[in-house]
Amino acid sequence: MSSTLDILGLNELGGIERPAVTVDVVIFTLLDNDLKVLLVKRRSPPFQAMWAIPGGFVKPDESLEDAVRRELVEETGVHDVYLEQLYTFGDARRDPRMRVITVVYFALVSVDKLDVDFDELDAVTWFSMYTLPTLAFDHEKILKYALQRLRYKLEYTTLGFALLPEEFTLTELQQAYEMILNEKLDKRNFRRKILSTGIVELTDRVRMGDHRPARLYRFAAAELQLEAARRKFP
Amino acid sequence: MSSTLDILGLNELGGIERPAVTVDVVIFTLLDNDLKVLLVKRRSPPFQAMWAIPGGFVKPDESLEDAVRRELVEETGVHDVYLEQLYTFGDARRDPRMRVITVVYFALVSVDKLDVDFDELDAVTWFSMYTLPTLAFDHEKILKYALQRLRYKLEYTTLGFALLPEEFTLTELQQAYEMILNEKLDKRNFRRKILSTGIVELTDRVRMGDHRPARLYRFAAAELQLEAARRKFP
DNA sequence: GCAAAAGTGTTTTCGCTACACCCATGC
DNA sequence: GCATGGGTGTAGCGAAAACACTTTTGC
Repeated sequence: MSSTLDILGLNELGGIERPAVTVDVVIFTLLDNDLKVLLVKRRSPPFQAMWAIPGGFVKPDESLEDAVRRELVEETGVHDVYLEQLYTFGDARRDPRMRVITVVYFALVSVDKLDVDFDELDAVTWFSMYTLPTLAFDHEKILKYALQRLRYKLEYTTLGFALLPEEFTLTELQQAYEMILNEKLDKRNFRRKILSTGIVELTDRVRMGDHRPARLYRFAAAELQLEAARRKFP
Repeated sequence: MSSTLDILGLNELGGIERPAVTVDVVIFTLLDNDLKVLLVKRRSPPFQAMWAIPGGFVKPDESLEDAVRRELVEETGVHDVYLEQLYTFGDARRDPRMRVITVVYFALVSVDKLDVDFDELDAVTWFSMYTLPTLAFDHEKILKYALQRLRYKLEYTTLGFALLPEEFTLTELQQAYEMILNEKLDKRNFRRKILSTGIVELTDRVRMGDHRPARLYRFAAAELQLEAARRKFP
């Protein structure tokens, strides 16, 4: 078997001792005034009955991102999401059974696109990022890293809009930022900054509540802006 | 064979159709007043005799980063480098022979740590990032992405110091930034900004040249600062 | 009419940018 | 003494932060 690989010049690719490769996906949404992440309960060992990030193996003919989108549809029924590669975790002993390298993505979905309503009996649930259960494998480390990346990119891109419904009030937008950054923001400064960028546009609709109605805005840019921050150095 | 995997509960890991996994590393250095990247000439098909980013397979018991450090020592003899995971490329047809997923890192080495001196006959050479040869596989895409990330992180971290020798003049530091960003910077503003951060400290040595001697500085922080940029949004 | 959330401006501070000349040395 | 790179300060502008009151609705 090894000699066949040698003849084909394939041994440089790792020969016969290949690690398994999976894709996992950290799915964020905003729900009940909180930043939530979707977790699934493991049905088999190791870490049986513990919560984990959804994931699965990559099929021979699909790209990594195709594999993640397939997983997303299976878990949430959602097609249209923001997706970004997060990191590849490959420590030799992260799975006790065997060598597994996992390419982790994170996804941002808005709650109005979720048609599925999980109940408590399901093995799939939204957890608050701020009150996580004990997690299988190295998934706690992965979630911490995902939150860090989300906060980080929120600061210099318009990626936060991917978590919001099509129409939203400025207060809802501010609350979204506050939930993710886990800090309070100044209302006037927030509104001035958002409006001065022209990133949102006013609709002619309002949201009625118990008090004064709030004007609804929509995201104005055709594409999410993922440009670089102004530089600090030098 | 498949049934054995089923019994062990391993089919969720991808069963028997595993892709090959390699690590590649984009090695940057500053040399001859230019930003250089280390490339190796391929000895076998496909893309025989074309230049490529160095890389190799991951051994069963080593982490991804360990594999990269091993490659780095093999190619450059350098142990002490800044290393960062760049991206994982996994399109189904990026290698014409078979499915190969590659985890790409980038490394920053300072020229004073390189003891190897390649000559033109060698199959390993430093190329200017601004005059690259035709590259094997999707390696041109990988290098472009690596340069983007390097520039990007240069702007809000102190990672640039990893490319410099222990002692350097402020002009050398500025030239390093200019080489990487490929733009001219204002001397007074550059020096004020660098000095105001306290990130460098004056030594009592000078570099003698043809003209007025230049004071030598050293990097003051114990660790590279890789913190976030001040936020643009919101 | 009152409770509650929506909406709105000004002032101060700080960092960024643009810009030109003297200094120390080798030859 | 002159050519060359080393080294320094200031003024103007724009973004960020701090901060409190009026408006509109439901009840």
